[in-house]
Amino acid sequence: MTAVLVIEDDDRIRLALLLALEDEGYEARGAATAEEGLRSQRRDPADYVLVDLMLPGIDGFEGIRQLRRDDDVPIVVVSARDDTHDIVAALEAGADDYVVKPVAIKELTARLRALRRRARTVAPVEESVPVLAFGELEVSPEAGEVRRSGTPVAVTRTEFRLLCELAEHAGRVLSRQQLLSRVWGYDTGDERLVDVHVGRLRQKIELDPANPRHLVTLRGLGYKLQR
Amino acid sequence: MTAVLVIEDDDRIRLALLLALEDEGYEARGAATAEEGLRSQRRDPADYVLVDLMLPGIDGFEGIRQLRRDDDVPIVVVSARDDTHDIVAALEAGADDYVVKPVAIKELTARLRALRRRARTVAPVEESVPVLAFGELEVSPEAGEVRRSGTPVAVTRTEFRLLCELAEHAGRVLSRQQLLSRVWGYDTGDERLVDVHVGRLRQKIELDPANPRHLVTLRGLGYKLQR
DNA sequence: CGGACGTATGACAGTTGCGTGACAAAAGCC
DNA sequence: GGCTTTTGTCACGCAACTGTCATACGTCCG
Repeated sequence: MTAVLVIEDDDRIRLALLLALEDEGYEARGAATAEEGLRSQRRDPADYVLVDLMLPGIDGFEGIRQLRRDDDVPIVVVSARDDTHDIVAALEAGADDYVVKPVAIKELTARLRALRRRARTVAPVEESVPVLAFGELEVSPEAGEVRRSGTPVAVTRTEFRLLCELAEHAGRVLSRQQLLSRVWGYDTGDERLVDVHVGRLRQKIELDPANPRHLVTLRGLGYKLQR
Repeated sequence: MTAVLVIEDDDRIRLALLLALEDEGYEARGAATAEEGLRSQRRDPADYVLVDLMLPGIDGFEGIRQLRRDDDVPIVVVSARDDTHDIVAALEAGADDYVVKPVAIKELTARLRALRRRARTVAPVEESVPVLAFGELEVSPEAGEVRRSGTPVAVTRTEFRLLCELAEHAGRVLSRQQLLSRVWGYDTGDERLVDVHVGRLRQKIELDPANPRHLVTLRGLGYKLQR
């Protein structure tokens, strides 16, 4: 699960953020001071850090700087202050984004997902499994994993094979026949089988399955996976 | 120099942004519509794109989506609308950041710098799909795609086959008989059928279908596709 | 000038292609 | 063995496409 660390001294706000993040399917951790947050992050790194600016002891700016010294984690400032100076200073200190309180949880998570698209490639130490990326979609044939905006998506074996086949020919049309032959090994068979599985796959990997962005139909030609 | 493309239909705002960006040492370019912006970006890619949401023709959301299909450039939405829905939708569409007008130029540039730190150094695996070009017209048989000035054009299967056939014999005349045989597999049949489909194709791919520049008729001979 | 021929275009109805939900067989999994 | 999950089949319905026709347009040539 994706973990988020919230560094915020106001207990009420911190708690509210933690609960909201958990509702959204994140593993949320809290810290009341920059020191505590830094320690937590060193001990057990989260995937994102949300940080307030006005903190007792080490303030947010300094906290960001120290965090950045040895961590590439995406940092989002969540502050009540809506001042250009603060925004610029926080971003210069190494923050990736800055939102003003009160913030809608949906906006916050959307910003986290947007950051993840960018942060993906900066995973240096992690196991080097080839990953095919299509916008917010990631397919790792080797690892047998599919992710949308970083969160794993459960697909069945057939769906996975189908997806890999399409991913490995990214941007190219594959006819139902080709898919039937490559995924199922059928030289002959009902092409509607492909439709059904594509439909099911769409339900899982597309944000709006009715308007597919990545797994698109080319009427009369076949299917194709695109960015 | 770092180039920024500003897609914004309000002349005053666009100009103000362009001037402010130039003051900050960027090379700034403007576009009044999404179509124009997409074209500009294809022709001569900028390092960042700023885009408004409310645009005539293709709106900002769709513009972002189309841009993202084949470009990894950092995109920042600059909109007057401060609504969670819009923010989430824009980020999901592929934008990297969202700021609300009016925006301080210092904040904007700070956000651009923050984005640059994250901007992908290595593009994700992406084999290029072969494309046949005829001026502003592009045909990609493998991808099942047709574009005019970079924007995708929806054509039907028969139209697509017809176009591919003509594209693969670029510059040479193909008689109605030849087309009938190669596209439809008819040894015999009504040659008017070809006319109709050529006509429909023209409506879609020619800027001025009445005066075709690429898909031309050679009276008494047949049709030909030229650049 | 006018007729003949070749081409363009709009309308229309039959057909096709595709998405979807339902369902039963098959395969895993306790 | 009983349960859940996955898989393949089917049928329905909508939307899009196709081919045909009638008509309009334009061009060539007598």
